[in-house]
Amino acid sequence: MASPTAPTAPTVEQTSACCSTVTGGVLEAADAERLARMFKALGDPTRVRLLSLIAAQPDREACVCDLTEPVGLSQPTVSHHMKQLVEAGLVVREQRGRWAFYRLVEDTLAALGDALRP
Amino acid sequence: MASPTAPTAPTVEQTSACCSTVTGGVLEAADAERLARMFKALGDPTRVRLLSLIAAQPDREACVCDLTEPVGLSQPTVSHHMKQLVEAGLVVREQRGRWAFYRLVEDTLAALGDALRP
DNA sequence: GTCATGCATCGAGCCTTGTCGATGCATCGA
DNA sequence: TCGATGCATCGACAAGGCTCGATGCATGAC
Repeated sequence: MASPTAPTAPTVEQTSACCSTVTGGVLEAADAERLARMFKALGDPTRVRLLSLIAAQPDREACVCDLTEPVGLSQPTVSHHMKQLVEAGLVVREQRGRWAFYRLVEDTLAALGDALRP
Repeated sequence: MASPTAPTAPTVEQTSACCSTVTGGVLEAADAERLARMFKALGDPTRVRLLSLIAAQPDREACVCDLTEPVGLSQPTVSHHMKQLVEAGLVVREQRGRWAFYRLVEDTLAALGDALRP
């Protein structure tokens, strides 16, 4: 059946995404690296737009074919950016038939936002 | 004259750091670029640590000489990273005598964090 | 079985970035 | 005035990132 669900567990350990903040004291090198890896994924305007495009879809998910035209880049380039976002743990990928659907990992995004708050 | 003030206006327009969020709808290209520029500054583990080191100082400000040894990099490299953070609007620089003091722009950091919340 | 479709990967080209030592420029103390 | 100090800038190098066209690999339609 074309069951459109299957939530697919997040692929990244979000062990302690809760407890280390940028402004709350000296960060261990490992924590700084973990945070920087996620921020770096957000450090490209195309990827920021891709996230906002996914969030704006009716079902809050999108396939690559939905994304190439809005950002005005080739399909391989969009695939490349989506891979970066998945590896950063900000997005999850789910294959359904011929299509690959991407969804935001809202908890990770929110935790990342919290890391910037006092 | 050794006037110890001259607060040095922030170099980045923070026009609407309040109203555009990543998950709240499709971002304009300009908004995506503005956000990405700040996130990119956070996309290096050294810079994340520098921010946390400044936040952990007694007066919440630090000179370069306070930062080189903790991060284990040369003084020119630390100066380079601090310049990136200033240009991103996440930090302000103030010259006092021979020393250059850096302070976090907590409002901008908080607004950036809010941009990741639903 | 055959063909079309959606996507990932590959290889290449070009530009950006992180790092360093050397140097220059103020400021302060003697 | 002279030397020392704190910092920024310069030039150079290696490494990494963004982009593309070409290609490969599944899946689904006929």
